[in-house]
Amino acid sequence: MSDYYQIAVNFPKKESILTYKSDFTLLSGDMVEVPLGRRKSQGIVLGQSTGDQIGALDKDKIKSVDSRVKGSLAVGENELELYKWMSKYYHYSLGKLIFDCLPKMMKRPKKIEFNLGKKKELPFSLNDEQIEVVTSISNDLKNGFNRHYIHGVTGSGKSIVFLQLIKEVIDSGKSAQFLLPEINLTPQFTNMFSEYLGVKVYSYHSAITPSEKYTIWKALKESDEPVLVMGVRSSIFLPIQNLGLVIVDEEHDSSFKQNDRCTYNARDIAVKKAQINNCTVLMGSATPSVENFFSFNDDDPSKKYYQLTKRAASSNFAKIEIVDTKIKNDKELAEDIWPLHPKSLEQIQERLDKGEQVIVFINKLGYSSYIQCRSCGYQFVNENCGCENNLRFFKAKNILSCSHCEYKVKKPDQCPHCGNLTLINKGYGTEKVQTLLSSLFPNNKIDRFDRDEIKNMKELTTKLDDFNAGKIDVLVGTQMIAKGHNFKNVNLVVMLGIDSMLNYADFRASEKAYALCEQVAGRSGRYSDTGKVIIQTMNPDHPIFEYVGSKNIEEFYKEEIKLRQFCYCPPFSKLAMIYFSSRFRDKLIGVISDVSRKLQSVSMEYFDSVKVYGPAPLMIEKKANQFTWAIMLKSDDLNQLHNLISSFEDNYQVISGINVKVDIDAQTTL
DNA sequence: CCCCCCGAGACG
DNA sequence: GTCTCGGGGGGC
Repeated sequence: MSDYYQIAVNFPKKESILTYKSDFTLLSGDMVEVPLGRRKSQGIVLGQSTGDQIGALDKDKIKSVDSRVKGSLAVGENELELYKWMSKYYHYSLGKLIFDCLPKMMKRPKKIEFNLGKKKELPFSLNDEQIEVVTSISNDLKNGFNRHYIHGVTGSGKSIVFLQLIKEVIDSGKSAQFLLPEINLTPQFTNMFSEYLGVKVYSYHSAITPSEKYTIWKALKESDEPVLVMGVRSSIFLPIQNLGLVIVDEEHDSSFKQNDRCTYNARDIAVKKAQINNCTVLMGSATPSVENFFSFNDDDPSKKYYQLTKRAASSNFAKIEIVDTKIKNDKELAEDIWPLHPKSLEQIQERLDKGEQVIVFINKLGYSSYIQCRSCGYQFVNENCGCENNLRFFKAKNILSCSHCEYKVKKPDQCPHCGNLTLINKGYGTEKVQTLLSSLFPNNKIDRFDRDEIKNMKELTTKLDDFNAGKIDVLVGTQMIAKGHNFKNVNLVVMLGIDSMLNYADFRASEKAYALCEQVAGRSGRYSDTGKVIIQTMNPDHPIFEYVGSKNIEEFYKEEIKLRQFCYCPPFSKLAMIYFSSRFRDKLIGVISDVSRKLQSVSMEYFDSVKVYGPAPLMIEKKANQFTWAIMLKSDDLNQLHNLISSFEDNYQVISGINVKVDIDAQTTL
């Protein structure tokens, strides 16, 4: 007598749940090998089939499960519930989702070194603000699912609050999960946390091998001793037993969002995971996302919002100076120090004279944004993938490379169009500013901190150690330098290039620019009262500059929320995108226009809260020789939004050569 | 007349 | 995703 089972099979179609029979008993969560067409595939057992599910099928067609996968990790009940919720919410195949998230099975997995904590006593005491927050959250740790948010200015000691709470959770015999946006934050946190916790601290990020991932997965699965798991977005799927607390640090950061495959946001999954595991979730940021600021400042008593307004190690915040870089007369023209403004240069000099260190922030890599022939005006663009973007110039490597894809070429000595030898640099990046500063301050060590210069964890720690040890005087860097780091001797930060973010046509542009300014500013004057931040801009009157620098924090959010309400943007609506990609532009436009019209009429008739926008091409319409257009959907009724998308998926006839992708809570919009 | 390539559709 | 089937077009 064989039983029938519902199995989520690893294939991409949305309906990936198929019925199989089995002569041996299976439990939900088991990983099995099953026949699929004429080949084999793997699946996860969801449970026994109901009579209806079997009845709907021709019994002779139901195939038998081959075997249980040897050495496989069964998927636990809580994990399965999370995957099922994600599959529905993100409109993504359950089978493929699970196999995307699970580590690859290893026959002979490599052993890893566990970072066993030292359990030292905390050497610091908390201030009144911190104590209040810790007390309030710790009172809630035994109350099942609840949500907390710490909005703490940079340097206010959020990490110490996190550490204190993790310690309490671990002392109570449960485990904690700590999510953070990027790999470059991991070493300082792992070091700090493992000093003071007497348990295993696991670190899970993109630099660890599949074998190590498998080992961590297995270790967590097989043990219920308390641990701390720190990691990037994908670590949210680790099967932590006895979960007592989930922390999301830098909650606003967009790298929690996955943009390929299932478009989940680990920050939101963290909340769902805490709910399923009936535990506390704590989010923190110096610059909350507008969505969460809004969500946590309502009257729901199961959500609590705290502010940390005092800096732990200094009494003042860095002063912000907005430097207007528009040139009003020839006297102000200072081409030889471009893109630095004389005011910035003067203050860099002053700080270096005092023996202090300086950070210069620029959100662009390389030596110039593009190069152009002085004679015929020829510009080097990426013709390879068709995106037609200007190629950035990297002087030391003498290459031109595309910032949207892998494409790069050697820089020719003459214009390929007219043969002229004079190619001029336009725009700037970190390499240019480093070169400039090196020539202006020949007696100081000027170094660079960006993706171009730092390719692995070792280079990262070496450079940070060198900077902290005073071997570097000025560090020129990108976003990489703006997050989390705690520099003792930096009291001046100069910020260039914010203008390109302010002019960006996206409803989140202000929020992003504001957050970046705050993060960058937070590197200055952490241990001093003379901290200063210079922001060079051509738009000194832009409203965000009224709020940067820790005054009027709430005012920024209140203003921004008004605008969001006015334009029917999140948090006042839920937003989804449907992308269509193809090599054939005309065919693509035809298809997406039809779909858009249909969605328009279906929403009018059945889901009238959903607004349909587009179709329109993406900002970069062509990439890797594929054109992409999109339809945007907005609604204040989540169910209607989901139902409209489902009705589209049910009725859309697959057209070959056209790729369709749904993105719920998309970061980029039309 | 045959073969190859591409698009469509199934997969329990 | 992967595999198969079948129709249309091109080559012999």
